[in-house]
Amino acid sequence: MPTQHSPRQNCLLSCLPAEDYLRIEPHLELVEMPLGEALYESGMQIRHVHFPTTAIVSLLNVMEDGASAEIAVVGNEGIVGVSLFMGGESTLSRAIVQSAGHAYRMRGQLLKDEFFRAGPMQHLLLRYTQALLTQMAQTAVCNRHHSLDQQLCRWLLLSFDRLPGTELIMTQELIANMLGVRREGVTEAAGNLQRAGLIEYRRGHIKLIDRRGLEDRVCECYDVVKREFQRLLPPNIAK
Amino acid sequence: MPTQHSPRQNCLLSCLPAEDYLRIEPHLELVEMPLGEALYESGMQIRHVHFPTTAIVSLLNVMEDGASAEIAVVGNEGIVGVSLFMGGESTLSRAIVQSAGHAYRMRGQLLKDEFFRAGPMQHLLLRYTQALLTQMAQTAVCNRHHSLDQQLCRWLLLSFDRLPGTELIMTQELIANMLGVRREGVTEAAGNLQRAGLIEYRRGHIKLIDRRGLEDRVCECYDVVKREFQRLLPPNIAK
DNA sequence: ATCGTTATGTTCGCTAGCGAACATAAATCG
DNA sequence: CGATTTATGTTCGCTAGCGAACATAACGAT
Repeated sequence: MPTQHSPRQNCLLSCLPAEDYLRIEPHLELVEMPLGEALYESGMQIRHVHFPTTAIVSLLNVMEDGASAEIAVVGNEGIVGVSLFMGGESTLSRAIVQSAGHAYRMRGQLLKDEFFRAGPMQHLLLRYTQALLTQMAQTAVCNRHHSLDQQLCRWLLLSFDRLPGTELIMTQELIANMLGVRREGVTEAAGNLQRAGLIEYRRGHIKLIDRRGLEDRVCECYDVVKREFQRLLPPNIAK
Repeated sequence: MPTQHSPRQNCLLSCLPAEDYLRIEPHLELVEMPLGEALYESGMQIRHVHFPTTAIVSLLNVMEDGASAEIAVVGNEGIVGVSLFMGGESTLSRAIVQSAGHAYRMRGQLLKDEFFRAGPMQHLLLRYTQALLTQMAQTAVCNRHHSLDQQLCRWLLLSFDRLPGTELIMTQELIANMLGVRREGVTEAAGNLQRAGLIEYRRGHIKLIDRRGLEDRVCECYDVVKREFQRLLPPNIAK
């Protein structure tokens, strides 16, 4: 796409006062994020952080036997690589591009320098990290108590919130990986939503038809997280 | 107990260089933490942070219908109230005393001041927060994929790691709340462990008999989190 | 010692989701 | 265009954990 790209499409970056933004802008590099690319693997040292603009990234925890579960989603409201400034330099989770698009990346060291200036960027990043914490906590409870149908609704809404359009490119197999369930389970749950006229899909393309319908069906977890993002982050299109 | 108390029993505090420690020491107030006390409820503004010494605190997410699940445990290796310096002033989770004991508390504002001095305390707190993130993420995956038996082992080991002795005062009902499962399920799982000679209990008292046995039975999640704590935090008895 | 309370043990039928095996259909590639 | 790959649909039996109802036993207060 020859569309106009700008770092300001990312909420965190767009929240920065001009002075701070201009200082880091020269160090932002536009990168393409193809579906399925791993920004980092478990335990790997993180060299860059990424500010998604149109891409969506999924944070997954993977276990020894290959079983996995998504613990959070990051779109243009956030940043991938918080463990860099938190001090760990690496995480045990895996960051996978869940929806192709673009992001701006920045060298880890530069972000750290910026963070330790203790200016607006630090405050933003800390607040964002807390929002991420909330998202993870709520995901954990949702995993425990809610039905696959509800979780799928939550997942779809989270994704569509972070997408420009109404079409998501994603196979059921991948969704199953993210949710940590069987592919067949997703087929069934998605079938339910399709029959109810809420979504429509063909082989790897999911189209949002009736957002209200999804919102009626989803568990409280979706709203809880959304409200907390709005509370913690400046009222851009946050999340 | 007329035992000698000292803030240095808390790992984070004991990691501080003398200079930083002495500055905050006068503001630390020893408090007793009775079983079941709520340090804060969902959404409440946090006035104090707590550095547990002998107490253990459980962070729970509670849902509208009352269902809940533990997302992390904090003992003398950590601090309760990270959202204070993260910028949110409140969390959606609930902090409950899971094992009675003591903690030192400090006024929120003072901790924030200390945090924003950008000294050793800030680094420690950030690294601890990342460890907490890891714990939450792993808990989420564990919830999804592991059996109740394994989760109970994990929970017991996490608790005993944070206790001075080998006896834990805790009913099965409470454990069920934490794990987000039925009480009957815990009865059964605990029965298995008892029959295998790993623990022993009578009405609200669980005694650790065979730690190795538990370690053999627990899922990987326990070790994963433990190692990450050791990596991130100075090698005190960390977790 | 006795009573009431509260923790634990046990049972029964039920359901969501699992694991495996397979059928079909849609895209892709030569 | 047909052939291969890959995504989706469907079935079957199975198991862990649920929800409810109840029995028993340990403790604590009087």
